[in-house]
Amino acid sequence: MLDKAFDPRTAEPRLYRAWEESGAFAPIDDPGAPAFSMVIPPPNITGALHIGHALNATLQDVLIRFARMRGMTALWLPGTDHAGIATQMVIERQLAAEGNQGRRDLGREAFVERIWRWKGRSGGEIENQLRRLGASCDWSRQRFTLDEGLSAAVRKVFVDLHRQKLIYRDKRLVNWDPKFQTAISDLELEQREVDGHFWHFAYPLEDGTGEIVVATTRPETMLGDTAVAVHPADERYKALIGRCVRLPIVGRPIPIIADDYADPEKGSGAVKITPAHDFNDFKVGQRHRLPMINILDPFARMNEAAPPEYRGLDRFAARRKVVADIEALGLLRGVEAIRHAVPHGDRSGAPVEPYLTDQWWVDAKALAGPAIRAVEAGRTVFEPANWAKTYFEWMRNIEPWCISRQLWWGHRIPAWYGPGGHIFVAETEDGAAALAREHYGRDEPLRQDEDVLDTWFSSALWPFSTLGWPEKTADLERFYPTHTLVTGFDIIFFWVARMMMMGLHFTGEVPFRRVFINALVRDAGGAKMSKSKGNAMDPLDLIDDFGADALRFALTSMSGQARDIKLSRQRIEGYRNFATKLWNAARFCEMNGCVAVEGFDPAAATEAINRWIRGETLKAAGGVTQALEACAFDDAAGGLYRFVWNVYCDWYLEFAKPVFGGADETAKAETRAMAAWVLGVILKLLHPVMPFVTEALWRQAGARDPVDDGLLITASWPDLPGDYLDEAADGEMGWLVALITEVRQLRAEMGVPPAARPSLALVGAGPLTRERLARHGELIASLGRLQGLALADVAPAGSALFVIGEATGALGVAQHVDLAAETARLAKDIAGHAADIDRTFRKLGNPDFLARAPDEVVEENRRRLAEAQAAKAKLEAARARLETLA
RNA sequence: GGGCGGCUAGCUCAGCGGGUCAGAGCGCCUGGUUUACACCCAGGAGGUCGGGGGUUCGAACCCCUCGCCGCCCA
Repeated sequence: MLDKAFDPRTAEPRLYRAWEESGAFAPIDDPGAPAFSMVIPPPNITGALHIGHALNATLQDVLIRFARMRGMTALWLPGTDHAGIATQMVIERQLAAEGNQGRRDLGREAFVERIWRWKGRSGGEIENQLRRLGASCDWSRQRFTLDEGLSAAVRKVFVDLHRQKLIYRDKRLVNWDPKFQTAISDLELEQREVDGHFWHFAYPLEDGTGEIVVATTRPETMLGDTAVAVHPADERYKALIGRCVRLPIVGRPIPIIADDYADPEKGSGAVKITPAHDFNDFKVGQRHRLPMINILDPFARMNEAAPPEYRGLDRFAARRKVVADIEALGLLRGVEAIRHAVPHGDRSGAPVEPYLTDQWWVDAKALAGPAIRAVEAGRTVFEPANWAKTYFEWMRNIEPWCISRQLWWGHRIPAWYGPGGHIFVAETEDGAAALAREHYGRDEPLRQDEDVLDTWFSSALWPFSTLGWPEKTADLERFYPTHTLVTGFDIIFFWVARMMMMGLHFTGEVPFRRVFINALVRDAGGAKMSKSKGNAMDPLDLIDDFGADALRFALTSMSGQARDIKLSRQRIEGYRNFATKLWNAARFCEMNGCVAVEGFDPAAATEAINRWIRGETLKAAGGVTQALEACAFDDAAGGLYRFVWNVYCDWYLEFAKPVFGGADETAKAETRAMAAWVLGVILKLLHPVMPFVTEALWRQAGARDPVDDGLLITASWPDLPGDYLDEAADGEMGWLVALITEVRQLRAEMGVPPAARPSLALVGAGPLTRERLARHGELIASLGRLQGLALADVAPAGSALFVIGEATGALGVAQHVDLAAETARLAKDIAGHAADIDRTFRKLGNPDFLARAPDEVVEENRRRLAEAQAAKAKLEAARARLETLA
């Protein structure tokens, strides 16, 4: 006997262990089975499972379980990335907390070794948390971006791209994070609105004949100014072009140049140019061959290029001093308070500086072409399709990708420097030495590049490096390209785009055929969840409180086309209730001896309720299958919810009760078998979304299909024959439901006490209705709480009347009838029909409608009119009778 | 400034190849010890589908415009 309710806390770990031990997570060996593969978007090893991961992993798990049950050789490959900056941060924070020195004092080797130690102990905790969620990844194939195999792939890709001139070293401006002293990519910036100022400085003309005013939000950069630009067409300054101003504080003469970049509408129309510290100015500087004076050190302090009294000052201290000095010189022409966007490092939170350094770059533009065409041609499709626009937008305007990072944790760049600054790029040190020997004609000492690669560089290889590339492994052969990638929209640039570029370049194939972009989970008020706001929901807490199935169902049912999911505990609670409902349905089946019968053929059922539920089950299974194929997760979940609760529980099991309590043993046996069969199908259909409770019931309840005698996780997906549909049974059950609903509504409206058992008479029933009434008398009586069903020529006195098909129902409620209330009720019903008739009549009276609307629409309206008129006539007759009684 | 979304019952949302499409869940109200379930059952109230205009025989659904609200990229 099943317990009163499902207990997720005790059951989930047990069930997960059973799956894992059964080997079900690994793809099956059947060479004939079609492959379905996904790689997990690797969470970073410092991370803890947040609700976004929970959503992402749930959807992937739904897909992989679905594929597995359909007999595919299904692989969901898990793993983590090494998260260069984030991980170094963790360890550096530890060092600081222990009162130890920084990483530079510790030394590279010791520092990296310490990270590995940390990773061994507490890295990758997120993988265990995924298990709590029920994620059925193949843990035997788990990968980490710094694994030897993946690192070899990284080196090969770097060397190949370098040989193809798609990776190069260049001195350019980068986004410099002064806190971590490393370059970061554009994508790792976060624009933050901050309060700042526009300072207006006067730069005196060198010859003392006047001044030119420029404005800046970063006064300290003026120490590196090498020009002032004005628009060539700006009449105010035309005469000054080619002359010089003397840069205040510094004393350096700098030219006034003409460049379109200066906007005459903005401020004074003149703009200071600091090529080494501003991206726009850099371009101006290149056009005019201006000197590039770097005034900052890696910590964003003033360096020796600044005047002596500034050297060593932090950039913000320097900013204050510049303003003070300018003011003291009498050159401050104004200060405006403004609010403006300032780029910050997304990890460090520090304002980022444009900074001139030597870095390694990927020619992303060259790689983007094939990646764009692949999506244009539909070789990879986005779902929802609109996200392709975001992808195209970025890809078509892509900038060179800075891939070197001044960090220690990551893939060290496979480039070695020899005497004279020659660079040798090779997969190994020996390889580099060989190249050097060839170059110099003898062995020379080489020094490897100190930097590591951007974490996303290795992540970009993830779909194929995890499968063994560049080796031609069996996994690569079988599972690449992967089928679907599920990820968040914020990752399209970081990852999807780069995987597309690398995948196509190195394998000639797209890395995945479909990209499903999952929504962003927000709190119930619509705000983005974050730890700092304190509105984050911890998925593990939610699992503790409601069970993993409830959380999964909530996330699945909210995953439609929308970009946001507003998650509330209440919603999850609702799906916990759904799981309980399912549990109780199974319990009911168990109590009534519903056990799957070997060899039971639903097609052979004779009872109307059984022929009907068989068809409903077919429809539900078809709907869920279609929805899951199309990533219409919300449709799948919604369809299952309605089928289980509103069809199977609310009607079918209610219909079954009188059968189980009756004397017809044949009907009883058939209904028992059918109830068990449907439950079995339900468990299968529901399993991808609610794996735990369904697996538990599969084991314990009697619904387990004798053919699928193992675990539910590897049971076969229902593929039901179309002839399970039985239109006669559908019509009959539809009629029955309508009749019972009418009776219930009338009872409620008339205030018939629950215990009272009125009689029901049908007036004007045709042969089919008579037949149905005879067949389902007991059912109607039981579900309508009636006593005595009859056919009549006229409605008995004291009845409340309603229309059911061609017949009129007369509910014997004499003692409860309030004549006035009943008259009012009928009047309301009649008015409803009258309005409908009026609308339809007018429509049919419109010659344009008749001429232009399709025939079936016209026919539909005619039918509707006739039905409404008939119903109205019956109700009017009822009202007339009522009036004679009064 | 460019782009993408959204605005449908008190709340969260579905419906958008135009013709029973005005729906669901939650909340609310009224009943309820019906032999699975009160994490339940039965019934009910509640919306001129953001405003305006247009196309059409017919528009929540297509077009234009305005208004808010998000997000992304400059």
